[in-house]
Parts: sequence; C-alpha cells; structure tokens
Amino acid sequence: MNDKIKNMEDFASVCGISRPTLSKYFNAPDSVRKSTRFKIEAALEKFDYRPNIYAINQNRRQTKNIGLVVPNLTDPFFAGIARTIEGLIIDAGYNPLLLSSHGGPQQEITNLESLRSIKPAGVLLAPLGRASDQRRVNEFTREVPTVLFDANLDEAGEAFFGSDNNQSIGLIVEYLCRTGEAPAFFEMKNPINPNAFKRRTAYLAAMEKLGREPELIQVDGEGWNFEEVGFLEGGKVISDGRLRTNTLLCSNDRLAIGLLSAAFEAGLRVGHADGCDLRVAGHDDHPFSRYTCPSLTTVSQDYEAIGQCSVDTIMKIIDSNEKSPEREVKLFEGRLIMRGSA
Amino acid sequence: MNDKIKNMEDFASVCGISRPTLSKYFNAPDSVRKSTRFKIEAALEKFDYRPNIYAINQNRRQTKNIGLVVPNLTDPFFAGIARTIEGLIIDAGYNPLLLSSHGGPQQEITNLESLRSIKPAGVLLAPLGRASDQRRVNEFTREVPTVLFDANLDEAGEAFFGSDNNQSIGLIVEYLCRTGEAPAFFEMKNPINPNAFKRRTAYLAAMEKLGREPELIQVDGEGWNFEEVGFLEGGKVISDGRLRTNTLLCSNDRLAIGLLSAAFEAGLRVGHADGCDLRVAGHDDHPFSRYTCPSLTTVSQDYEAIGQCSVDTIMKIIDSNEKSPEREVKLFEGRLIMRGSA
DNA sequence: TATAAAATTTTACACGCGTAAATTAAATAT
DNA sequence: ATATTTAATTTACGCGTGTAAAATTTTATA
Repeated sequence: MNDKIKNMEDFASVCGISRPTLSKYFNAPDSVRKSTRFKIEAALEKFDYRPNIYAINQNRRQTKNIGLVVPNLTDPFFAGIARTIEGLIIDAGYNPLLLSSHGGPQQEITNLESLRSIKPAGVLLAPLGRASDQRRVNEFTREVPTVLFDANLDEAGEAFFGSDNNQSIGLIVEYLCRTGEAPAFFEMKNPINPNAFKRRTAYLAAMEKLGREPELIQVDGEGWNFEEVGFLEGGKVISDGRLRTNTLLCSNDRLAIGLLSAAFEAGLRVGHADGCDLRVAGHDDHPFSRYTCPSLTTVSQDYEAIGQCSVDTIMKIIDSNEKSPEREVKLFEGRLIMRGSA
Repeated sequence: MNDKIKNMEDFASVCGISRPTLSKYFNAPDSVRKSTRFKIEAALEKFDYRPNIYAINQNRRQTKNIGLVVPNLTDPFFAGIARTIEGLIIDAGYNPLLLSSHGGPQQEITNLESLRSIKPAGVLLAPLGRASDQRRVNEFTREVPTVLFDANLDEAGEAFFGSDNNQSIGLIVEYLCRTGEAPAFFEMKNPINPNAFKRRTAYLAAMEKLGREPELIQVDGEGWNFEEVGFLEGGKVISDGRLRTNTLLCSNDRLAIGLLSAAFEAGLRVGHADGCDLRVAGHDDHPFSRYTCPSLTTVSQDYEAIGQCSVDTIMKIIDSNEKSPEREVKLFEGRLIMRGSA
C-alpha cells in the first residue's frame, strides 16, 4: 500500500486486473464488467493515480483537444464568447485550449502552429478577418478540421457561423430612421476588426432601402484601441462641427463608448429625449454598454447560438471523421437593445 | 524526398545524422557541431517535420509548460495582466497555459487539477482569495512550484507579489481628503474578489491616520457582476439620500463604473469642478476607466512589475530546482491617476 | 606529426500508454 | 447439462521521443 504508483501497470496490479483492462476503463468506464469497475474505483479511492496525459495522447489515434482561437481576449466581448464556448466543449467531453491572437495576424499564425503540434481533434477559429494571413490560415484548415465563427474567410474551414450583419444593421438603421434623424455611420477608415466592412456595406444598403442619403464618417486610427479612437477622433468630429445629422451609428460598441466619452466632455447631451443634442448607437451589446452614460442603444449578437452551432458542427465532423461535402454557412439574427443613447 | 517523414528517426536519416543528435539539436540548437546544424537546418527547409510534443513531454524530466491561472478572464483587468505575463513566459522560453477560474472556487481547483496532469514546470496563480478552497490550493502548491500574484493566500506557494493596498488606498484617501470632503468607502458587503478586505482595512487605517471619521457603505450583491452591483445598489444609496459626504471611494473601478452610471441616471453631476454634486474614485485603473463619464480618478497597479517579478521568481525556482528556504513577499506601489471624477 | 583532451555522435534502453489479435470467462440458447 | 454466442480480459507489440554510457571524431597541445 505504501509503494508509489508510478504507472498504469502498478495501478493495475493493486487493482488485481490487467493494464489494458484499466486502459479501457479510463477511456470508457462502462465498457468493463461491473465487478472490475468496482475494483478499480475502490483502488482509486485508496491510491491517487492518474494516467499520464502525454503517453495517452501519444498513442491515441486522436486527442481530445479542441483549439479555440479568438482575435483578442482583452476585448470583453470575445472573452465572453470564449467562456461560453469553453463550457460547451467541456460538456462535449473534450478539452478546450484557449488562445488569443490579440490583434496580430502573426500571432494568429503562431497560435495555429502551436495548436498543430498539439494535434487537436478540431479547431474553432474566430479569425482576425481581413487582417488574417489567409493563405496560411487556409493551409491550416486543410490539415486540421476547423470551424470558423464570428468572422468569415473565403472558403476556409468546414463551416462558418456568425451574425447576419445585414439583418442587424438593417434593424438598427430602421429603428433610428423611424424614431429620428437618419444616422451617419461612424467607423475607422482602416478597421482591423472582423465584420467592419460587412457592417459598412450593410449600412449603405439599409439606408438605400429606406431612401435615405448615407453618410460615412471614417476616422483615422490603428489597432484594437477602439475606445481611444472613438474618443479622440469622435471628439474631433464633434468639435469640428462636421456632423450633418444628430444621429450616429457606430460600427461597434467600443467605438461608441469612446464617442460617448468625447460627447460628454464636449458638453453634449446624448439620448433620444427632448433637448438632447446627439443620438449614438452601437453594435454588439458589449458587456459594458449597459453602463455607459447614457446607456448604449445597440444590437446584440446571438453568440450563445453561434457558439452552440459551432461546437455541434465540429463534433459532427470529428465523429464522422470526414470532411463534409460542402461548406456550411449559417447567419444568426441580432436583437435590438433599446437603451438611453438613441 | 517524397517519403513522408513520420518521426525523428526518418528525419535523422534524411539529415544524414543519428536521431539522438537531432534530439540534442531540438533541445539546444547550439549544442551540436556547426556543420551538423547546417545539415539539419537545410533539411528543415525541404521537409516539414516537427517533433511530437507528447513524446517529448513524456520523456523529459520536466516539461516547458507554465500554468497561468487568473480569477476571471472576462474582467479586462485580468485579461490585460494575463496577456502581459503570457508574453514574459514565452520570452523565457516556456509555454504558457492560460486558465480562468471565472469566479468559482470549484473552477479554480479544476484548473489546478488539469494543470497537474500537464505536469507544468511551474505555475503562476492569481487565486480567488477569500473564496478559494485554501486547503486544496495549498495541497497543490506543495506538489507543484507555484508563485502567487495579485491576491495572497496564507503560506501558499513559494512567493507572493501584489499591490500594496495600504499604500495605494492611502494615496487616494489622502488626495481626496486634501482636495475636498473626506470619502466614504463604497464596497460590497461580502465581496468575492481578492483584495477587497485589504482595501477596506486600508481605508479605515488611512482615515484614522488623517483624523477623519471613516464611513463604510456596504451594499448587497453576489458574484463578479460588479458594474451591476455598483449600478443597482449605488442607485439605491443615492436615491435613499444615504450619503453623508459628497465623496465616494469605490473598492474597485468596476463598482465605480456602475456607480457613475447610476449617478448619471439620477441626474447628479459627478466631478471635482464647481457645481458638481458628487466625487467618485476607484481603484485599479481599469482599461475602461479612461472612458467613463466623467473619466474616473483611480489608482493604477504596477502589474508590469508584478508580472515580471512573478515570472522571474518562478524561473529562478525552476532553474535552481529547489524550494526557496523562505516565502518571498513583495508589494508594489500604486500610482494616482487623476481624472475628471474626483 | 603524435597524443591527449574535449566535443560530438552513436548505441542501447526506458518512458507510459493504446490497441489489434488471441484467449478466457460469462451469458444465452438448445 | 451442453453447445453456442457474446463480452471481457490478456498477450504482445508499437508509438516517438529523452538520456546515460560508450564509441568516435575533432580540436588543442606538445
């Protein structure tokens, strides 16, 4: 009893069974006779043995690892999605490995490389989008079963699930037009984040559909510091008197948060009430958008559904062990979140 | 050339050297003769071979893995720290494994368990603090070299590095007292987050030192949804007229963010300018505190230094391969960040 | 150039497990 | 009770690497 259990062999002998039977037990406890299972579980109480994960993974045909790559974990929006999906992966009996590309295409490739050496059964990838090194991402998806979410890349991966930007932007444009002046679209000139272009296009389409004159306000700024861009550049737009409408639709909530801050400092009253100078709306239902001043009107993405669908699909691919004949794409609708700012 | 390289053996033969030499190269490229190194690197260009990480880790005395556990990745504050430390670990030639306890002691233990099976060379742990399952965390730190940061636990781990709450809270209390009315301390009655009690005590001490009457405003609320608590309970405090001072020091920035939102909705003017109704200060220099309305006066933690120190220390322990005789503790000073709110 | 020392390479074995095939035991049918 | 089927277990082998010790080559010294 005092001998140290060093491996499955040792543990098998204290159980009174053979090692391969033990191996079967650890891979599927119900696949052994009930009587032997009790023996094993009794021994597990007395000794603390756990199989060596490296030896396991070296010999399994497939690991139980699922890679999960998001563009930027510092963004609470992605942190929230990641957490949700992590839970779903665990529920499916797999082991999630969370990596953040934190904004750089180089890091994104590095992440995929390091995932490759872990030989994951599958990967869920929210790519950087336009900034991604498409060729190398494609190369990866040809070798490892991959499902894309949040941002699409041409023909990469087995499937894509994300938000229907046309629908969601259409929704909020329609709302803004119906309840006040038509919105101008506030965005970065060269946005690094996924979906930005889709939303611009969606805005233009929505405005045209409503017979309104679109107006793009495209500001400078690099990187992922969207609040700062919204604050600095939004401040300039306000102070320069460049606004021809009292309503701004921001490409995402983080820009809107910065913009609200700039408006506040400029002494503007933001909101839809009488006497307000400006209406501001965002997109994403960022965790903090509830607590801006005023609270931010926005569109929420159904990322519970996106996450669930992504996980279900990668599991199907893993189980069937074959690439699906055609690339599945599904877009989920956004929901209007009406708050104080517009 | 067309034969698939399946293992180090195969690759060694196309290199024209023996496998163990190759093994040496991968563990330290400079430990082989220059001429053989060129042979290897030439072959690496032509064939794409990479050592099997599971076979490597099964046979190494020690893995190159470093566990990194934070209380809650959804909190941008911890997301930022995690990213910083990840970079430092990579620079040190190790492989970071990031896990979030997202607020639960059970998850924290699960994280440690799953780290254990990965046999990390060391672990950097920012524990939940009071909520942690101290016994089991202690058990873990006895088996795996661990450095604690951000929140201390009694005698757990080889070292602790964090902020000097006495200094930082003292700093902002002094500032607030010097520039206006003495602050009341706004916090949760049963805070789940680390450091909350330390800050309460620090507030009381700082007030006493300045000869002021302390006032604790302790509100209800559970979990990590600090903004919501600040908003809901802060709103009640404001509307109930419970405030006996016009200055509130919040236990952390996220509470302050919620409180600012509540104050805004109540029509209060927050700030230090003439005509303002309320001053609000926070603690942590949360990434978004720059963009609240008004921007939030707070104290920043020097987590660059905390991270660097933590990584240096775990590296020292790993290299020396022995527990240090005594537990090192170092506290870093905070810096006052003066903004609009106080 | 011969020789000793140092650096490098090779030999040989170990690591801890998965898994196909062979064997044995249990369950079911006759 | 026996034959047959099915399930569980064991035998035997392989996975791809690290590493100590032995053998060899290179470099330094005389």
